[in-house]
Amino acid sequence: MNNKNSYNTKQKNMLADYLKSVSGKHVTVSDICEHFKEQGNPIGMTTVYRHLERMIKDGLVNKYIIDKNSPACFEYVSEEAHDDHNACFHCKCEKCGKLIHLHCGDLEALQKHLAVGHKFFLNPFKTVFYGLCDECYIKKL
Amino acid sequence: MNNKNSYNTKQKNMLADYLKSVSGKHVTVSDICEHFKEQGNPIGMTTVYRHLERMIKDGLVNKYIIDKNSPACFEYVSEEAHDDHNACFHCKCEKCGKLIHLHCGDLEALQKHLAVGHKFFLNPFKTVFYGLCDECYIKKL
DNA sequence: TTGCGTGCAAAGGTTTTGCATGGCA
DNA sequence: TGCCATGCAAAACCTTTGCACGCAA
Repeated sequence: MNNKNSYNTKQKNMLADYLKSVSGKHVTVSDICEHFKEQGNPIGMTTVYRHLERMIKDGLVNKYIIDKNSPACFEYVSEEAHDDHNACFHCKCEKCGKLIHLHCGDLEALQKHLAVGHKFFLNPFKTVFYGLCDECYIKKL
Repeated sequence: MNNKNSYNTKQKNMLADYLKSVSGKHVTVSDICEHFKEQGNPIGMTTVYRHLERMIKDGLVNKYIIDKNSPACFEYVSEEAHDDHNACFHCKCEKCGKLIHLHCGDLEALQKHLAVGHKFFLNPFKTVFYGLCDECYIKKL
């Protein structure tokens, strides 16, 4: 489901294929560029940004902003994840920076509660839970 | 409850007073600098950043990153929100920017669930739920 | 007097924009 | 041929760092 005015180019297909191949992982723009450079098929950073922007608009890719001074992360939205029942939440450890993906039905209760009880419609793709992972939690004590 | 090695300076107090006076609102660093410039008591941007960084560490201020290309927002944490039994969660509308404060026992269940089920220890002061408020949700459709 | 605080200027890193060239249809 | 895509270089942006000077205790 592409935009009307769009051509099929080598870069566009390469990028889409790569993102699918690392589906479930978080990659940065420089990760992406690095990958293609190593492959011997470098893609300009600008091109990557512009394609990602489109794919975000089309709902094919999610963008996660963990921090202000680290690059944004991008993740391909798998087909299964497209229906709301598989929404993925993220937990970010404030100490070690570890990022935990949560595919957990229990969290849907939260979503429902917010919608029904507080008239707030949670966007799981933009929301990040901050806290401590177990390792850092133990160390802290 | 300040850090050990900290002095009381004019700028520090001015900043704290201002943040308290706009408690409940989100302000950016340039908002803050603008305010003091208009008052005839300009404060350096660097100083503001450095104080905010401390206050965040001390739990006096929350930092919200709405987007990559817009400045971070800061908000004073009210006294009542400080004790754990009144943990305050924030819902931020992505569209109109409205900030909703949640004092809700049900959300403590989420905290417990994350700790027990996923070994992740949520920091309610740093976590922001992003989504849409009811008004914007209706408009979107 | 000691050492933190201040703020200008410069650096740092990510993302966006301008523009000339290249490629799809 | 017409329009979009590409990617280099430069700009824009927020934030951090270096450093000399100022001020609290």
